[in-house]
Amino acid sequence: MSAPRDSQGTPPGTTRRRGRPAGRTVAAGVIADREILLEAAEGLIRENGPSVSLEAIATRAGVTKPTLYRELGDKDALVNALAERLAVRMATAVTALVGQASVPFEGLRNLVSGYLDFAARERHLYLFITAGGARDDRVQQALLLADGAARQFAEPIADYRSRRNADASVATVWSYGLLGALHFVTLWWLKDEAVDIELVIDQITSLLWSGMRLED
Amino acid sequence: MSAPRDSQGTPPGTTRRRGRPAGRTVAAGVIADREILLEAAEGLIRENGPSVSLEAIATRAGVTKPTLYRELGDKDALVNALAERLAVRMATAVTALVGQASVPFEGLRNLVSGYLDFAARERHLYLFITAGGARDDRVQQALLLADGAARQFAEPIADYRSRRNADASVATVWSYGLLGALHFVTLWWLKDEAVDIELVIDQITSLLWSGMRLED
DNA sequence: TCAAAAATCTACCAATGGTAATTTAATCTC
DNA sequence: GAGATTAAATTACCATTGGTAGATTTTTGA
Repeated sequence: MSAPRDSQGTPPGTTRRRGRPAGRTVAAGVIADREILLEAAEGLIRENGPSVSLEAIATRAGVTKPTLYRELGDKDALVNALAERLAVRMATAVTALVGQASVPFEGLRNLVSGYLDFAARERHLYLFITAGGARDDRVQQALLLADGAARQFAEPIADYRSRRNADASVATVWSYGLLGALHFVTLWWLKDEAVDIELVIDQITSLLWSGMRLED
Repeated sequence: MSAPRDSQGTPPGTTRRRGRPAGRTVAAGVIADREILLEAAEGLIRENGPSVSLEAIATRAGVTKPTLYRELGDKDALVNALAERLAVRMATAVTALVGQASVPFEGLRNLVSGYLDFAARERHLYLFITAGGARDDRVQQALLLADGAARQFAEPIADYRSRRNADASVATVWSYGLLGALHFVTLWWLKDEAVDIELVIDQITSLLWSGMRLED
């Protein structure tokens, strides 16, 4: 764990030399490093679970803590950055699925399915972001992923409703409700994955689409 | 912050004497102490917000950390104990409200309303339990309140449905979905309490009761 | 009276988030 | 090109906090 390296770039796993690194413009260098650090964080979380120290992340990126702080800010900022990345990837995956649907119900079902699948695939990362990282003010924490996603869901919901002359002001609250339901069911399901996922998807979709009401 | 006290009981705010305390049976004493510690924890959380150290709790109870550990176990155990207490109180309050309803819809609405009210009244404690305490394995954490509550909701839901010849196997998943929706909406609303609470209650109740579907 | 047991406290450890001071190397200026 | 300046990164540290080992005090029981 030593070996001085060439000045260009910073291959993860190696140690940096001490002084100012050679030839790189200010802006470009920062962006690259940021990416490397986030990648290191993701890797560690994937491998070792959602509890990870900043020291470990820095080491994996071939850097020390203060450097990490310069690039990313404090731990909250790191969690934020990771959440944003994951939200984008999640949104991309889920949106594609929703787009394939021909009727709204199918769209909702694909959304539910995509959410669960994604969370299962990125299990540790998902847990880190929704329940793992920062030390204080966990309110913000719990809603990190949700805030972004809720904004994204609110629009289609409002659309769907106003196109049918229904009250569209429910969109925000419904978005949070939708995400909360998905999140808790996801957590519960991830705990042991004992229940058939297709069944879970059907059941939660049914709740969200038709509600609990029974005609009688 | 000193003053030796009588050996019976342990009034919060005072310091304990050092040796084996006089005349109390093993079990009874432990239970009383446990109560005092939990009360101290609750008090601190109410006053100073959801981030609280074990040291502070012990001090407030007139005790030191090792004693706290002997009585309660580690921090996870403390959070668990607090969650259980809160869950009971919450369940009592909410159940009473639900019982007042004459039709299922009203029952659900009262449930939603009671949940939000309670969370608002016990704001810090609610946050501590759902998002605040332990340092690792936050999955368990996030579902702490939910696990208990979900079990409680699953039964009435299953009842309601089997009495009407509907599939009752959805009860578990629906319970978590219901709680997740409530939780996220609660967090979102607690953030600034900017929106009229009655409106929020109506909207989330509507989602859970009737779903997103629109007839057309 | 004295040994054993119970309960507590003091004093410590390890991990971790975060920062101040220092060192190294590149660049800028004359 | 030589010295001042500045960017970058490291080392070495601090404070908090969860958790524990061992000394200390008091009661109990023989």
